[in-house]
Amino acid sequence: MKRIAVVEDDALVREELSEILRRANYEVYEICEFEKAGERLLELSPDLVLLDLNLPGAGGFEICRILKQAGSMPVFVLTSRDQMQDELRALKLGADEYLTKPCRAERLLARLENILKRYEGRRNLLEGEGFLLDRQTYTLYIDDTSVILPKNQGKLLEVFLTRRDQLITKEELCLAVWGTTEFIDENALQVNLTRLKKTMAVVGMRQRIETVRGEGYRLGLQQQACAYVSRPQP
Amino acid sequence: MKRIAVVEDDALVREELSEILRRANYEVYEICEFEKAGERLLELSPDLVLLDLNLPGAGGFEICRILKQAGSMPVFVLTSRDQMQDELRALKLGADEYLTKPCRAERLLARLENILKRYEGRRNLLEGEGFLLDRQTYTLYIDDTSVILPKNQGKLLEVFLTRRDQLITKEELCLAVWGTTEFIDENALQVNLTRLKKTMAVVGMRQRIETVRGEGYRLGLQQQACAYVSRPQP
DNA sequence: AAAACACTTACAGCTGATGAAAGAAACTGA
DNA sequence: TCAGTTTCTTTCATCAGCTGTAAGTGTTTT
Repeated sequence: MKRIAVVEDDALVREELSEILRRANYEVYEICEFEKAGERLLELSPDLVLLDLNLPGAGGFEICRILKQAGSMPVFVLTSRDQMQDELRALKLGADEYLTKPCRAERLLARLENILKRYEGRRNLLEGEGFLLDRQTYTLYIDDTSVILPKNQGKLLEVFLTRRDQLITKEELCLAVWGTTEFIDENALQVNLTRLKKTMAVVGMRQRIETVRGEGYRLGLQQQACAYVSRPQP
Repeated sequence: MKRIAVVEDDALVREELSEILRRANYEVYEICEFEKAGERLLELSPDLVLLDLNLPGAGGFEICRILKQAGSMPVFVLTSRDQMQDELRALKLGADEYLTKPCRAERLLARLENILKRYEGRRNLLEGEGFLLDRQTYTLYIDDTSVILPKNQGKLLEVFLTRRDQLITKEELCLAVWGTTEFIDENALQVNLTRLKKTMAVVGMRQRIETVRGEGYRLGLQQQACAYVSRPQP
């Protein structure tokens, strides 16, 4: 049974929505602490979030942003704000649907089901810039092609993706790949990093693994090559 | 550059849509033979289909059905029919979006982009009942888990999925797996079929491979076990 | 019961992932 | 510039898992 979280401040509307969803055989979670909604939702990890925009506190946009940045949980915006601006903003933030209240139950349910269907098998997909990575099989999707990464390369890429733009130490990488900090074989890690780099280049990823000498590694976007950089003379 | 096919009989509207899309940097294909639209679209295989419902001939619903049955090409319905019935029907058929004309260009483009984003990496995904199969890597998605099938098992399952409910001869299966009808090693095929069956059972697929003695094989849904079936006495 | 067909299991060969080792390259500070 | 340190590359043997072969078991048909 699919689990749906409802984020809506009007108690009456919330109740009505929950009722509709329950009748349609969904497991419903009502979120009322709007300040911490983002965290709570990430922790709860429902199959879909039904989100109002006019909320006390941070507001629906912020929640949407948080959810969409973190992963690929579908967000269904249902609001009374019918400004085109709001719709565009929500969609740009990655919302999967935007409907205005009042809304017939049939339409709501049909669109909801649609989105859930679209997300089938996506729960374990990590989003990168321009690609997707399956956390279980380490299948990498990029530009309409897919490649299976060897397990070690997959684990490394996974770490880099879940802690984007952060510096990651060798110890942490070893821990992620071999599950232990005890015997850190720097060389084995090194070889696997080299292999991952090569794979990334071959499949055409724009990201590169940057080395921070003495500290660790970081995943960053490839700088555009510049023809006017001065070079040391030979 | 993403390729979009526009299926719309009103030449004026068609031109306008095309213009909007071209400005947004899409490659646009206009489809005018509405009778053969289904085939044409499958052959063209654009990244998205923008579909009107009021078409001469078979009509938009039929085209939608054909596209959605064949694979996972996103279908964006844009129509002047604003009956709730139509919307529900289109969505049930698997349409990814349903908007009514007239529609502001910004909204159209925002929703369109949204869908394209959702379909990233999905182009090679074959839909089965309750699971998905990646044609390139033979990664199988089922119930929020994913498994990589060995190449031969993947090829076999692929054949069964692309010719659903049809009987498939051993020759055809051999052709699909080894690319030749010359040396049909019945035994090798047999072994691989056994392995696929086992995998399917292990991951919990509801489909089973049925044997048609002397003819070939067919993929069918597992019958629900019935407690009241009479059994031969021991 | 015999023949034809379908299925299962065990095993050996092969491919591709992995880590060890050795050495090259790059960076650092004097 | 140079020595010391760190990072990177390449090669190679090992190992796991996929594959086809072979032999034997089960099932259906006549």
